[in-house]
Amino acid sequence: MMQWELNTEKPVYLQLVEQIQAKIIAGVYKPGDKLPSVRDLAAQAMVNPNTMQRAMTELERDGLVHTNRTAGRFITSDEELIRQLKEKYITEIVRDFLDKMKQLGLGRDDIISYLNKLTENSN
Amino acid sequence: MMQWELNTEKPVYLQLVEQIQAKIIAGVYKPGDKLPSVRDLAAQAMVNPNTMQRAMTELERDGLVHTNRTAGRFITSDEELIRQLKEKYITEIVRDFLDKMKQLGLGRDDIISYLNKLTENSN
DNA sequence: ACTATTGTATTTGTAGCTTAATACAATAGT
DNA sequence: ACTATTGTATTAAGCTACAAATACAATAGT
Repeated sequence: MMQWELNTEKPVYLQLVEQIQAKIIAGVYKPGDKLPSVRDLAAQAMVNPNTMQRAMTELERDGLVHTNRTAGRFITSDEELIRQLKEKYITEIVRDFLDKMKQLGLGRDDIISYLNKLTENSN
Repeated sequence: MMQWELNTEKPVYLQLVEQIQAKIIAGVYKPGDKLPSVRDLAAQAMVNPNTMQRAMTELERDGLVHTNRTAGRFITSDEELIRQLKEKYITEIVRDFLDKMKQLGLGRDDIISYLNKLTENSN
């Protein structure tokens, strides 16, 4: 059972994709794991089955999940692929972050400083 | 003259808001500066005047710019307000970043590691 | 006073997303 | 072989946000 966090700032199907991707990268969904059916997932997320289906199509396009017709859907067993995705995804997030900070005129030291300040009471 | 970077991943007017905000925060646009007219700005950004107008409306809602009917628009002279915005905006960006990394199962050390890796050849 | 320039308001078009309702297709499990 | 369960495809409809086109309003500058 997975908890879903959906807002209105972005298309729902994209949020679904991102959250599943994150679970795969973080190892919550492990290689080879079976996913619930589209209908079940949709019901959990309180979303139309078509929307969930669309998210699945995206994930399949990237090879992260595959389907055995009526047997259901599974997380890929290709751990190398997952590793690559992880690297790519993280790099993208960090790059975006650094770009934004740079745009605000902040340099490396400023960034470290803010990170320290905001991670004091977490982790 | 300002260079604009627009993509299709987000509403254009929001991108405009963010980029102008960034310029204000970074001090490129200074307190009291006069802005070009909506039409000129729109032309520069190759955007419909209404879209630029909408961005301006947002900025005004936050008090970052104000307008003197036909005299034009000006950046606020309230430096304290700008400072506050800067703090709030940066905090938001850093928080979002940290949340994303956490969702991927990465801790503080991982984050530092990635930052070091990706800032080696910049700055 | 005129007028060009400014901001503003209103209306219309449009594209993408979401939901919905069904129908079809394949096969695992019995 | 049957059948329930799975994924998939199709069509339609409505909604919302955004963008575009146009007209209006105010006034600074002359």
